[in-house]
Amino acid sequence: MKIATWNVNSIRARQERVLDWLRTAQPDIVCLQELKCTDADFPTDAVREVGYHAAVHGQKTYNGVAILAKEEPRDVVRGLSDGVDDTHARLIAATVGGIRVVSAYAPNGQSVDSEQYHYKLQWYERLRHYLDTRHKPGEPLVLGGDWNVAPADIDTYDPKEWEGQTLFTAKEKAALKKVCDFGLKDAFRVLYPDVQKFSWWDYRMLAFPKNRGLRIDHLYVTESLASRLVASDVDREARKGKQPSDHAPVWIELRA
Amino acid sequence: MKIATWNVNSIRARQERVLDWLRTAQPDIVCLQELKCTDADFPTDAVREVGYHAAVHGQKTYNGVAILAKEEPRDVVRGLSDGVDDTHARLIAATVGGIRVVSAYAPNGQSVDSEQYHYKLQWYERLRHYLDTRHKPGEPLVLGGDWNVAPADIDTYDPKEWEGQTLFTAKEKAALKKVCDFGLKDAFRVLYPDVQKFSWWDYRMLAFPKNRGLRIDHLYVTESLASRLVASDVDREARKGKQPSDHAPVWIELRA
DNA sequence: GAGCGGTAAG
DNA sequence: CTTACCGCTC
Repeated sequence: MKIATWNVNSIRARQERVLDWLRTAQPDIVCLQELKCTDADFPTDAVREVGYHAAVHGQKTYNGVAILAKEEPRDVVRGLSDGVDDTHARLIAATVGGIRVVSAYAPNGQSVDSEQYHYKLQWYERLRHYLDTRHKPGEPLVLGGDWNVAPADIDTYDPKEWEGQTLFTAKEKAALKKVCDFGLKDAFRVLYPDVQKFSWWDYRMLAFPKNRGLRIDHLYVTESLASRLVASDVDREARKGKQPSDHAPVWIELRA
Repeated sequence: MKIATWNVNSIRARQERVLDWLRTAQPDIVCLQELKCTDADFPTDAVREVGYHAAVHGQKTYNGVAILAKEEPRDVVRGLSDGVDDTHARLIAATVGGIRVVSAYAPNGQSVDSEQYHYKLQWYERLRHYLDTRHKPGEPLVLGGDWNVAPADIDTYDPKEWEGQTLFTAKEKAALKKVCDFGLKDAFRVLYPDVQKFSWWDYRMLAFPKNRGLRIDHLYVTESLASRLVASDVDREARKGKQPSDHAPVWIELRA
């Protein structure tokens, strides 16, 4: 069982690249983020043609998340559904093959102490509440997403340079940790405690050729899935070439 | 001697297509229109690499004309230079191989009786004045351009549908004829009085697949060049495929 | 339908 | 750097 997450930065601008990747990588389940399109504009038919069902929570211009799967996703829930007045399409959940799957796009947070930064910290609190009220740590649960937080020094190309910057502040790391404290483990880090791999590189300043990236895309799993982990990697190739997303896909492999 | 004209509808959006066409069509001289870029943004180096010198009269966003040639264009003149306060970059002239070459982009005219329509008719009058004051009908002179006028019924896919529409009104045809009365002949029409070929097809309504086009791109020549005409055609292939210009290149061949 | 430009966002 | 939107032109 292969489960992946990928911030595609516009599914319309990236359609052929995503389809190519699905054809070759053949994940069973994929969490997508930053679709930047409405449900109506999501390329459902094209995705179907390469063998995937799609559960989509779209939004015009910004955000937008989806779960693609070879099996049909069941019991689809869109958003945090906590009564907060919030138009951001940042979360979708569905059940696939007995696993509850969440695709999440955490707020970027813009700059420290901005309105958006505050919203980001709040969003993490709301996500923890979402888990507390709907799930148990004993369930088979996976959250794939762009978390917009690099959890540790090893997850940045230069922790000194990132110190105090958005994506790497103590408050953001603590907010993410609180979500993990529900009973989730960072699958890549469980398997490879000392390996440095990045999942995102800024479009600017030749960040990708210089490998000046961050690991901000993670798959979080509960214990019943963590015990089945056999591999995890970043598909760095998908960041190469013309018109790439600024993120690469990240995947995990679970034993039966 | 092969001379061509092509409204490229943004040289930056069309750069590779234009270079490919230069490599295969191998014209000696090319008049380009609708560069939609400043002189600084024109891809002079890339054009040089495929064997062409460039004389450019650029403008930001709108208009912009150029003359490309295997030989270096001499005595370049930009604009109508008639003292009228006019920022539109719609004309450039240069001498190549003993021939005076003009690349022209006539105003579109928007809708009949609009300010733009009036400007179009004025522009044609100014062009006639330009010829009268700078040239003699006996000289070897060629004007290649997007004239935004279909001269006759045969130059539209449906004269009934176009009757009274901009690009096909009596006033526009008369304005163009007055320019021709200087001593110019429509090279394609001289060679093929009864052949219907179009050079422009609207991007909308599947106009190209249905061949619902107009012939609004012409090469006008004085008698000394008309007597040397051996062939003329529209490179319809260049209108096909992804991200084409809405115009196809038109060319003439002169015997030595 | 497709181009640009300015703005907003990452 | 790259995408998306809007308003404008062709």
